[in-house]
Amino acid sequence: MIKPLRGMKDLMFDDAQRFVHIVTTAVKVAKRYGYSYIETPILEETSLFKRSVGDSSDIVSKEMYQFEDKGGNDVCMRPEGTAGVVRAFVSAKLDRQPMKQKFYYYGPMFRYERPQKGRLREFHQFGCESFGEASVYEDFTLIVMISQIFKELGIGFDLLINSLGCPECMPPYRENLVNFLTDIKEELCEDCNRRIGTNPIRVLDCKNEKCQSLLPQSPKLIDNLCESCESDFKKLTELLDEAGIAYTVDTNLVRGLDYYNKTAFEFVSNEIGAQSAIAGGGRYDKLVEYLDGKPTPAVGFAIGIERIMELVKMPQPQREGYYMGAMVPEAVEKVIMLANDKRAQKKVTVEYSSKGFKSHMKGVDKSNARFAVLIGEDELKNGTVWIKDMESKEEKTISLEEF
RNA sequence: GUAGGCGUAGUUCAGUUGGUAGAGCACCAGUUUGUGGCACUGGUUGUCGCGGGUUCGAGCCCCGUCGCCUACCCCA
Repeated sequence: MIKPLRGMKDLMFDDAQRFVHIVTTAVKVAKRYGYSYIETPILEETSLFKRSVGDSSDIVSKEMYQFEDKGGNDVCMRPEGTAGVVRAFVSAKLDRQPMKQKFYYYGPMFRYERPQKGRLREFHQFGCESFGEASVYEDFTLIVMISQIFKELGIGFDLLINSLGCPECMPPYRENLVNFLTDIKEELCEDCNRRIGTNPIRVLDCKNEKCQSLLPQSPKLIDNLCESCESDFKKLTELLDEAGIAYTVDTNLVRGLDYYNKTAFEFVSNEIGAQSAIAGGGRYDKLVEYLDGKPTPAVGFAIGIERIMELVKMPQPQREGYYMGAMVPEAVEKVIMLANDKRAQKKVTVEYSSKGFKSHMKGVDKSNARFAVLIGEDELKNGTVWIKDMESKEEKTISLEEF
């Protein structure tokens, strides 16, 4: 028996319904905010992710499904969604239009990691990317939008926010931090020592207890922001306060991808295991440039669909459509033909074998049909059908034409 | 890559100090000839993950292997 690959899952029945409900809800909300659908390839040139997500990131350095295709191209399965959307934005030369652009997408992402609760090798994200809007109002609006999606899905969450600074205030801070970390590097873990060279900001997010115990005295970017970043971040907190959205400023919040600047945020849940991030995002004003576009401010986010699957409160399933069956073999084909016509309008479940009344009624329940429609000996003879409304329990025998 | 836990019926699991397997759920059929969800009765289902070893005998003990889960790392 061939089973799906490690970290990959089939989706069916209840889970499939949840999945569709999540996506349709998110799409519905995104459209209200003016987002339109974009679909980009799952396979992209490897350099796209090296240049956007960042060479030093774990995603690029060890988690990509990367290979050479038959034409000798270095390609990989997308590990996240933003890079592809930005590439598409630049490919279509939208960076040369003064118009603001907003896109939503959803689909599979691939990362070659060790699977655990809430972490798969193939997983799905719903995401939005807003181009051309530098205002912090947009950062705020995105956060409101995610809150609204979660609210409609019945999901509780905590919101963490931070500012990652910009090209003006980040470099001096970074130098400052590297100095601090270098002084205590003897006591930091192996990973952190590596991070000092590659991406010192990530040290702040280290889960190692020893490291964390040394970090409270570390310089915080939030205390060293430039005027513009400082005022934007302050504005964001004010807007969130006014909107009544609770948040925690987490100065150790570092997004895993290199392209973020200024606003970074993460929605987390404490009900789903160690992998608690259910949505994450932020601003990435330099990414369009990195990918050969004209400077274009941008901000976006992604929701991890599998991460919120078990959190979603599903609406009550409603009885729908018809169940049709025959109680004498001669009536089977009559039932099938009748069902064909009915299906032009309604959902119909047909039982092909002639069965007893009781057996059919069980089938009606199983199919969750609103109406039971049966043809027995009498109905066949008289050219009628017996129909019962399973909710009102009202039943009657009517002519074929009437049905 | 590292650590721990687990692989027995479709599913969730039980299986005593080693004596060639069981329950609930699900499924199917009935419960006086055409009224469902409930209840009752009956029935079907397993190369006990795979390969070796110990033993008269292994689901149980030993070794290996594969797979799954959880956690670290990292992140949605």
